[in-house]
Amino acid sequence: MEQRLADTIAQDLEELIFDGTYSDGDRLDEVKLADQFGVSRTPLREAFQRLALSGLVDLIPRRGAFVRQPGPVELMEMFEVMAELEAVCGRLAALRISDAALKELADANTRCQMAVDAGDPDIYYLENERFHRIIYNQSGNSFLEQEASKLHRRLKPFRRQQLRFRGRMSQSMSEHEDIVQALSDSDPEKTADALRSHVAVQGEKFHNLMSSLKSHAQVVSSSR
Amino acid sequence: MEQRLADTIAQDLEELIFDGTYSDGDRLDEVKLADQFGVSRTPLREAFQRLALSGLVDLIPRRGAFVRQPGPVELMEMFEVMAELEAVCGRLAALRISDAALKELADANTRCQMAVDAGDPDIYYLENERFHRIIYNQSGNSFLEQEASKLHRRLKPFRRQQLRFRGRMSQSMSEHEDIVQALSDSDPEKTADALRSHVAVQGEKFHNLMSSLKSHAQVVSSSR
DNA sequence: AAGTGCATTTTTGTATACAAAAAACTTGAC
DNA sequence: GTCAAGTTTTTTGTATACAAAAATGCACTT
Repeated sequence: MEQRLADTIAQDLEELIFDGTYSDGDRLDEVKLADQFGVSRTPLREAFQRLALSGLVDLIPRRGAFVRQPGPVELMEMFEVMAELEAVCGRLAALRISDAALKELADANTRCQMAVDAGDPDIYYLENERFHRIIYNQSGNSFLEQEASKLHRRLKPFRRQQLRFRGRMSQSMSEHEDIVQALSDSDPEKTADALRSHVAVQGEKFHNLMSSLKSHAQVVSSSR
Repeated sequence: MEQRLADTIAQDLEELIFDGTYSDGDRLDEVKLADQFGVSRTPLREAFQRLALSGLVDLIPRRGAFVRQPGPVELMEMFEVMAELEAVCGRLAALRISDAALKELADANTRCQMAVDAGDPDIYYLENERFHRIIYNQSGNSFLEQEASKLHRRLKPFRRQQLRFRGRMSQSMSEHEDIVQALSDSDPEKTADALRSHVAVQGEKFHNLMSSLKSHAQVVSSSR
């Protein structure tokens, strides 16, 4: 029973922030949360440190912990970086990818296609994630893989939104095909460009969605 | 008087790890360090959380905190990512940079030149850092700026090593000139390429240094 | 002598206690 | 009624206390 509470609490808090239970600017009350989780303040404060460094929380000395959801501008910036990181992964992977991994990509894609046919965004999302992770991995640079995964995870709730656009799933599919083609051609620049625009489009779609809504908290909360 | 000890401790510990007081695999003894810093274990443990997330420390449940210096392979990976991040900064900055910033770059460069003439690596290092930070900033993407700065900071102790190579300072200088030229030409790709190779060279130099110190460790493309 | 099982010691993780700072509230002057 | 100074209440930051897990040591068996 006795295992790291601080760890699980950090994850739980992350969830609570992602799913919109806490929105931008909210203060995280130590005693209230400690009560809620049934623990003392100590593990909570350790969890806060983690959240602070991953950017989900602002830790203001002698003030407390405040959740910090990225605004529209920062989100666009993050998508831009994600696009570039994926492009780099692709450029490196084009020269380093194994035949086995290429086959895995193709498999993930056929499962994506099945999800498109079935009109199931959840399965599509799952397979899409696998697709991208394979490319991160095949960059042959595990530090890059980690960084890309980290940002990918952070953008997860927002990335997901754009699948709601009519036709986006099938468009995304054909982009995937292009990427696989470029990879099997071992063409670094073509792969990089394909991935960059594939991700950049997601950012743009999201931006469209944002500007059509008032509060992005709604967007986040509906992604659960 | 009473201000965040956890913060200062995290920084101090970082220093201690960077300057080699603690090396790879060493366990950080909570009570010993608490004694040493004259504080209790609580702020120390909070500091550990931070170090863990920035990758300097492995936090193994029920075991303790172990310092984790990147090995040669991981260092090369980090330099590769740094090179790509700087390239992205440059590509964006080429289109977005202000005249004022261009002038600042030129100024930093002349101060670099003065440092080269004086044979002062410390001043060179300082101005070089300023030079790069300006480019991060002029990418116009503050998230990217942050990420680049973070990695730059983490590579600091290793980056510095390569200035020891004979002639590296002046070579670095002329690369800086090329970068400024590409930026003032507003040429994204040329800027990106110039920055990428500028940083990649640092990684290679460092690699040379490593393999001349230790028994030649071959860097393989696919790890694990 | 090596290995195993148990008791002891260390060390980690969490709870609680306490001190200092910030926020909230009260009271009084204008 | 508003503002300000002082007082109370909350809340953060740190220290200490305690419980559980891991590490260590030691006797005992083979």
